[in-house]
Amino acid sequence: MKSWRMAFNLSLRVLQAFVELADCRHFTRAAERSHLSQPAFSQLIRRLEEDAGVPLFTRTTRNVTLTVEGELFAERARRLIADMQSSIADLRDHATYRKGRVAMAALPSLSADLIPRAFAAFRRSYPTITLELFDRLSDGCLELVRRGRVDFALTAPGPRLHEFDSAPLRSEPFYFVCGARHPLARRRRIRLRDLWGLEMIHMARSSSVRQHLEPVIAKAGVLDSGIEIEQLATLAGLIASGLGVSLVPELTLFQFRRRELAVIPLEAPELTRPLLLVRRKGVALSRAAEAMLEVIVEMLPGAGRASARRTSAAQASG
Amino acid sequence: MKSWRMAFNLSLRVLQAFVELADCRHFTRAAERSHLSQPAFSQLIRRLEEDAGVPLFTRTTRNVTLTVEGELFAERARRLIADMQSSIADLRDHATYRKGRVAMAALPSLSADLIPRAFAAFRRSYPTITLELFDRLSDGCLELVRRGRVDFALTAPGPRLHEFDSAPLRSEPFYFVCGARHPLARRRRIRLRDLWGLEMIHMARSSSVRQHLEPVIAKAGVLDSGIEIEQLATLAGLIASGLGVSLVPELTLFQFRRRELAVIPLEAPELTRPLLLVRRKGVALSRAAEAMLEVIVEMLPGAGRASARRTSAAQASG
DNA sequence: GTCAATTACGTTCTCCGTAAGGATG
DNA sequence: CATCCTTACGGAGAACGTAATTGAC
Repeated sequence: MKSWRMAFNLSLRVLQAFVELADCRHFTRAAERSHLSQPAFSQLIRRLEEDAGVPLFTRTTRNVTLTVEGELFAERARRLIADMQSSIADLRDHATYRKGRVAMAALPSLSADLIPRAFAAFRRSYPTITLELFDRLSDGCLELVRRGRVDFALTAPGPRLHEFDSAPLRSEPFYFVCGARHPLARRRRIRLRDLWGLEMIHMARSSSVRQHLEPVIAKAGVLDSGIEIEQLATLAGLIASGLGVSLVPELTLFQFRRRELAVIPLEAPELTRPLLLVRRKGVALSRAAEAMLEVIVEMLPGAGRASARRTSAAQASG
Repeated sequence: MKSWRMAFNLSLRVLQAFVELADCRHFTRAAERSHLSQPAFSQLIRRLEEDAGVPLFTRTTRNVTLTVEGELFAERARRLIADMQSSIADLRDHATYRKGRVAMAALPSLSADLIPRAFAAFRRSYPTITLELFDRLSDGCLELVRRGRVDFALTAPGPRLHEFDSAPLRSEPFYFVCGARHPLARRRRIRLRDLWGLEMIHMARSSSVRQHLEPVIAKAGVLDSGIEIEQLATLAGLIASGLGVSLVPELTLFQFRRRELAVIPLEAPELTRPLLLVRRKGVALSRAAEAMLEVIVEMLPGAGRASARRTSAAQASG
């Protein structure tokens, strides 16, 4: 079905060969530099000239020079070669993690410790990739994903999650935190019913932890201290001062590892915070973002499962 | 002997296919638009991705989208395609005389009549080619050629002619010009000996005609009027007024075709002015310049000989 | 006579099309 | 089950290398 005249298929190789000959004006040498036999090289130039419709060189067996048209084309050919090579280099740089950008959003609890450590590890492996981080509450994370401002978000379930591709990364267990002198401070494990009647300090209602905790603790019969704070550090300080106790997810524990505090695993399988990887629907991650995700997953407590790392295209939408 | 890793040979066809798919995100349609079978198209994209080292599309059987790397490459690919096509178009335009430039130098005698007519004819055939003309005396013509300012010159032999490629275009016969009432005005032919004792008006000594004439007329025993003029029109006026007679080469006759003047062929085979085509040594003419030369040769009196039109590379240097 | 480009020719390999296979909605 | 991408395979043509030829100095 190639009924019509086949179009001129200019290629990088041909351009390079042409410029090589334009430079050294010697078929045999130019052929060597192009890693071709001299006749093959000769044929290549001939075909180029046929396609062009005009001789590009004048040759006697002793002398090879560019024609006027050849000179003009040589200028453009050099530009084209440079542009093509730069495009290829750019593509390869992205393929080999020498170029790229990862933008992500994450809950403040993750952004304070896990993500910084992940960034540090990532940068060691891929020092030239640009990194961006937005620490936002759940809604903010989702909004950034929706707008395409970030490649992905690490966040808790939120409203309108069905608009995204989301996959559970991990289910995070909760820990009970109290002052070191608290009656429960020496316990090895805590159950929900142990909390009955305790005065509890909560995170602000806007936080995903609080939203997740709310229905459960309502049934557990804990007393609400009335204090609502936004920063984990504040929470730690309040507990250290004996003003109450709290439940916090595992990834925030770095804030509570202080002598004045006791941190005890909560045995409540039904009370875990799902940590989601959220992305735009149907949009693949960049290579750099994939690599970042890999680093993060490796760094999560209880790593080793490969399931969350299969990020190709198949997801359970939330 | 292709021992090493074959380099990435990006070609226009591949880029076009890639952009086609990036645009319509549908293998079957993109394949059709690229005039390829769908599997062949698929393979082409796969090879491109292999060379790139990174997937450019994410495909489910139902959905094809660009990856981040694909988006980046698509931008550059569009630019590359445009640049390549423009380069090809430019080359083809030169090949088909839609673009180009002819710069030439010629003696004033030729520049007044022959060249303007040649330019007019040339422009009818190739209206978009830029034309440049320098009307200079012999030395000026050669200097312009030497500096590469013009493609070629039409001039008389001059000093240091060996520096150039020169080829005789034509040997121009001389004509005797006198007033209509001059005793010789009715003659059909004039011989050199007929000029004995006549008062003659010459062109300035700097003119090639004068230089060529000088040794011959010295022997012919003519009287020098003492007038030296630079413009042919002045010469014509002086002769018309009966102040003398002159010998002029054929291509200047357009200035002397007036009722008050008689123009008579001079029978003196030894007295002809060679008209040379002079070019830089070893530099081929542009396609446009070749075409111009062809037009000029056709227009020369006594055209039809193809000898002077073979301008390839072989010349007798002067 | 030597060096250098072209032509001739046989081989290899790329690239394409047809046909079968597999996944998705 | 219909659509659409991929894999498999066989053939046509492009491109390459070796060898012979032509041409310039």
